[in-house]
Amino acid sequence: MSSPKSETPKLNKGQQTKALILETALELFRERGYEQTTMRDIAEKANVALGNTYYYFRSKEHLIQAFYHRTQEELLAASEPILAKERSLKARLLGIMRARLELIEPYHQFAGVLFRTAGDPKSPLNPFSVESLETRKQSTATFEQVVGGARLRIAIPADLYAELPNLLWIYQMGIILFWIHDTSPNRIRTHQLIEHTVDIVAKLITIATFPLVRPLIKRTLRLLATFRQDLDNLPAPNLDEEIDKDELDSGLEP
Amino acid sequence: MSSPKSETPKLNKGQQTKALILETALELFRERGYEQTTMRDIAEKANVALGNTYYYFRSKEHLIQAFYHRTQEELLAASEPILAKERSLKARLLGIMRARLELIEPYHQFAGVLFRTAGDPKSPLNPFSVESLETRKQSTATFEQVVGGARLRIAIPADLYAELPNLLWIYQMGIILFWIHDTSPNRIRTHQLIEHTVDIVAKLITIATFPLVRPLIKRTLRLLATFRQDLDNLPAPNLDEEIDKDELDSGLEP
DNA sequence: ATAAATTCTTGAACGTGTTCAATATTTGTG
DNA sequence: CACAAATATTGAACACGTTCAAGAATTTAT
Repeated sequence: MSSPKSETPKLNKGQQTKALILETALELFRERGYEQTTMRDIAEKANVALGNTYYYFRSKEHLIQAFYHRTQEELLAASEPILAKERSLKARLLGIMRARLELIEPYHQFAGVLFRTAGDPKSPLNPFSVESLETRKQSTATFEQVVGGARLRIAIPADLYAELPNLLWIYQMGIILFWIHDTSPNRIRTHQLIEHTVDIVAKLITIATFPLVRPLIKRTLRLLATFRQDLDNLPAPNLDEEIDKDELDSGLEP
Repeated sequence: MSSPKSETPKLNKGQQTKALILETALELFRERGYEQTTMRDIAEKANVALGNTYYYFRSKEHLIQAFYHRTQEELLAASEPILAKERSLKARLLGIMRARLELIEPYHQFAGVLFRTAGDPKSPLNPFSVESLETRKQSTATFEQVVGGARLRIAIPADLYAELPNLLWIYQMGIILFWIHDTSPNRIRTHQLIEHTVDIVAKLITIATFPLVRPLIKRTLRLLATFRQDLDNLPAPNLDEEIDKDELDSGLEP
């Protein structure tokens, strides 16, 4: 029985089996969908015992997590040339979003499973969970590079700069959620959406620096920073002491 | 065997059984949680056969859907006095959001299951699905009342007015997602978040009418309207003909 | 080279969501 | 009221995710 990962030496037997199970699973998920692929299918095709799959992967859903990790690493690699080449914030963000879509496209049939745990506070797979913090940080780090390495005509205030990676991460999650539902040829709708929203996001960043709206933005960013600390597993400060509601934005009552 | 819904006459046998199963399920979900409650538990406690539960509810998850429907109806009832009393947009929205939180509070332990299908385009339970359109419309109708019945100092442009109910619906979904993760006493964190974000939302509405940002807002709203038609199961217009990217917001490059 | 320790593999069994043919009960009609 | 049609109920069985004790294989230590 030849090893399917013969181009990657130094794997012991267990690591080889783990990779085989994962490759087999992803292949079957791609072909048939997540629900239609059973663990028995995977074990059979990989020529291992059913229980063996659970030695390496805690659950069927953990197999999906592995796919996400993989695309995360691939995005890191793919983002280097983009960020080296592009200068404007818009082009950088657009490049990254397009790369993201390309990398996840083969998994369209089952990528939605990623969202299954979003409503389960106890699941380690939950994108908002502490356990997912590492992965989330990798993602936001890329967005920090998008912004930090851009040649700008405006100065982004420090408080906005601090929150942008996370805001862009949420933006990305929204786009992925849309993409999951997108059945148009070549995901044309999602690409169109990105074209427009990247432009809008860039302009909103400019608007957020305007003096007229600055107090409200400051306040909003403070709020976001506070609640982000929940997400990043930091101690939560007392909200009411941190944010004063009746600041200089009181003339904006609708 | 006395009927548990004796105060609601005119139910035939089937309807009585359906109600009994649902009540039993929701009770057990509340006590033990969704995952820990099996369909066998429900059938046994309701004194019906296991297979009978499937005669009335297509799946375990459909039981959750019924809870959502119920809170939707309860919110309709609860929103009347609030909307009759409050005049300002802020107070109205705050009232509705608070009412929403109160109504769903008993179900905190299992409300997250609602989000499980958000990533499954094929699931009829998906909040974004065509099948959920009716429910969604009820929800957005409430938000339309929030805005439409408010006494305002500004004139909300028609395009913004048309999109606000859906935007507020998405806002609400975000708040509920946060609430699901909120373990603070009496959901104080979520209440604090609402206090602040309702105020911010109100002010953002004002800002959206400013001439300086108006072109960008118009464009964004057109984009939203286009993609909302996907959601509302309407024919999708050709995006590129509907929205001109290089309009009067071109001075906003960051 | 051999023994000990560790890791990997296995398949029977379990729990739980779901199905469905057979039967019982209810409803509607003359 | 009787009977036919429609609806409701049932429990055995199935499918599939998961578990785990026993045994095999691999790795490590001497």
